[in-house]
Amino acid sequence: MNGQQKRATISDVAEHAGVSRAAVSKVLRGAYGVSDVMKKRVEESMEALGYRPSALARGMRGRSFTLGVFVVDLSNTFVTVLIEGIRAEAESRGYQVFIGEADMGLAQQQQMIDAMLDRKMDGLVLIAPFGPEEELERIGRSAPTVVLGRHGPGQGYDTVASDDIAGSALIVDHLVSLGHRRIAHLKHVGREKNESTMPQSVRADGYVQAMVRNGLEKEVDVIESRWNHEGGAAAVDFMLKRDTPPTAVHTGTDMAAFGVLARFFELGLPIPENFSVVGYDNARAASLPQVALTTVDQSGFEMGTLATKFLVERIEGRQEPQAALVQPTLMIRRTTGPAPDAG
Amino acid sequence: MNGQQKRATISDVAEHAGVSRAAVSKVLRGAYGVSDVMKKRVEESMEALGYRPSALARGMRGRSFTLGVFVVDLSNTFVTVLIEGIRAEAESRGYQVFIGEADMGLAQQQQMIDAMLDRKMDGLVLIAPFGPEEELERIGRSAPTVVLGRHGPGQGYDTVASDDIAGSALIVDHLVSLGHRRIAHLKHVGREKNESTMPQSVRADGYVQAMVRNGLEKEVDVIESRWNHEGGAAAVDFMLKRDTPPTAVHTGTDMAAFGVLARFFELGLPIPENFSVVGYDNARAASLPQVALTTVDQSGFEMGTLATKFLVERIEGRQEPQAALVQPTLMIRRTTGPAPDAG
DNA sequence: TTAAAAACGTAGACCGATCTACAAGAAAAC
DNA sequence: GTTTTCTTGTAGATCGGTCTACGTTTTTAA
Repeated sequence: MNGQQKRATISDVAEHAGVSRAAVSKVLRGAYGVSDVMKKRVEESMEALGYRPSALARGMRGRSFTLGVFVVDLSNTFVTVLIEGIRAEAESRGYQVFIGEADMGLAQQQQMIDAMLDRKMDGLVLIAPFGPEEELERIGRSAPTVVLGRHGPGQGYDTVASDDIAGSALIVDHLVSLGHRRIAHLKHVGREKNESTMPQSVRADGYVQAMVRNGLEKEVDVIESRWNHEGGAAAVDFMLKRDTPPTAVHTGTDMAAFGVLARFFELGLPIPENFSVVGYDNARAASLPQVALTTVDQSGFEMGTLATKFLVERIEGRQEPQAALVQPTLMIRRTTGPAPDAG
Repeated sequence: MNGQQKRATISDVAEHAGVSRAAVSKVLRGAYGVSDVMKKRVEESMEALGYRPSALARGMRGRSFTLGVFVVDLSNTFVTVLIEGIRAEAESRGYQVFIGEADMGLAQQQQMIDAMLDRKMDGLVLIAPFGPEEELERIGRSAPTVVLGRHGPGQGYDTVASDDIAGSALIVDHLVSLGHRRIAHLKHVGREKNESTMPQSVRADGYVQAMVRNGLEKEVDVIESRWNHEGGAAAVDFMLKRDTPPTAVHTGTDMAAFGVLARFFELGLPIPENFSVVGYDNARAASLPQVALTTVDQSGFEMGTLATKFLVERIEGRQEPQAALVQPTLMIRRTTGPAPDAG
């Protein structure tokens, strides 16, 4: 009725090869109890009919060999690097990866994850999901789950995160070594409550710790913002309105850093002569020479592969939660320089 | 065995409500033949058990209410705009969207699309797929299909594309109006054969047409390249090696334009004073003020919604192929300026 | 040579829904 | 008061696989 031709099924193959459906299934799964002769015959029939097993039907009893990747914002190029890593590892293990996006808060996230579970995906990778830990635990109870970008350990799910404490320390130490003292930090505040395991919380904590360690507890300056272009731009106006504005900012994410840089550009204030800016994520655009953003690289590819390894282990039965912390590195480019008021 | 709790099934609901499975199914589908009393009772049971129907099982007979979006490169921020549009339209019609990526050529694309068909997705959106038209026809025979970014019309599938002829004309006319005559064009050449319906072919054709229309047929200069950062950078070296290098380039895509800009930056040659650069796609980074790339906007969101409309029509039975052409607009920013050798 | 073990193949239940047929009771038409 | 038509609900086949149980045959061990 739809102009589409119907696919060959396992029964068609069985009939064509003159064997039982169970036999074909065995060949398909590489199960025990198949002679070479029969195997060959069945495979020839599958070839002849252009047979492909229905993942749907397989999933009804066994595994679906599908992993779901949940993402909040695909336009953040850092997540596409994570996905590269996830895909590389998953495909080498025979899993298909499907990506689902939901950017409108907890309810939509819930719906997307339900949709993945409804399709019996074998495991889930959640990239920087919303919600409290109880929510993640609940998801972990429904399917093997790995959370990327939130600090662990979690109950009933694994976590892979960048060591955000160390990342913030790298940033602050770098700025201090350039003579900066009034170093601000942009902390993301979204619609949902900030959990202590979320990167924005940990990066802010790491920032405070590093400031204190450098004897700058009086200069601690956490500005509530949003981690996107507009948030970064708005923060600039907010900071420059001050009597003694900061001389540098740890923006928490590249997206906000781009907004900061854009606003300074519009204002005609060259960077880093007037101000130093550090991002976080090492997104694609950060390495454009016109941008040359100093930022923290999280080795996203490795985080992706590691998360997938954990996930497959979990699918295969591991229960104890794993919590990996990947060490970040500082990419010093050209948005940081000596403090303008050094002295 | 896996620490996961099992979900309630339709049988559980039926038992809990004291009715037959068929009755629950009817309520689920809103089918005819259900009394208000029973409907209420069943819905209460579903609520009480936290029941969610298995999309897998539903898909075995009826629709799966899932659309598959095939993408070659997620890190291209233009495709994420397309996806926004697709999702918005799909979700308003009750379809779930899953994204599959495959970046290693036709074979991997084939595998990804098969994986989608194996999961009985109701329809497919292919964003700038590889392969000859026969390949797309084959896919269209397996499931309702809409191709985004390739020019139509196609046999057995719909197409939605930007009017690349018009886009190239906008670019060339703009450059000519600035006094440029030696305008080069980067044409993408990949591993696979370039089909005439692919954007790289149409943009190149449009470029040639526009050059001829402007009386510049002798200046036509198509440089074979790759539409990514490295390709753009390499093209700069290639062009500057010439005795009389071009004064402007229509790079065909923003990704390549970024590479061109980066290379000029490295060489210390300011743009647009020395050279004019035009991209295509209006990717995110193009609007960063430090970049300010003059480019062509394809209204990706609208293309996405339109593609989804077509797809749903097709799922619901339409046979005649549709081919939509969306009009692009030129975004003039600061990488284009008067020709340096004007006169 | 015979018993035990391994190899091979099949039948049929099962996964969780949809969908067609049909039965029983209620309402409407004659 | 009977026949016809709706309405409401159920039984059971079906989708395309997996998986357990079991019957044959062949191989190995005793």
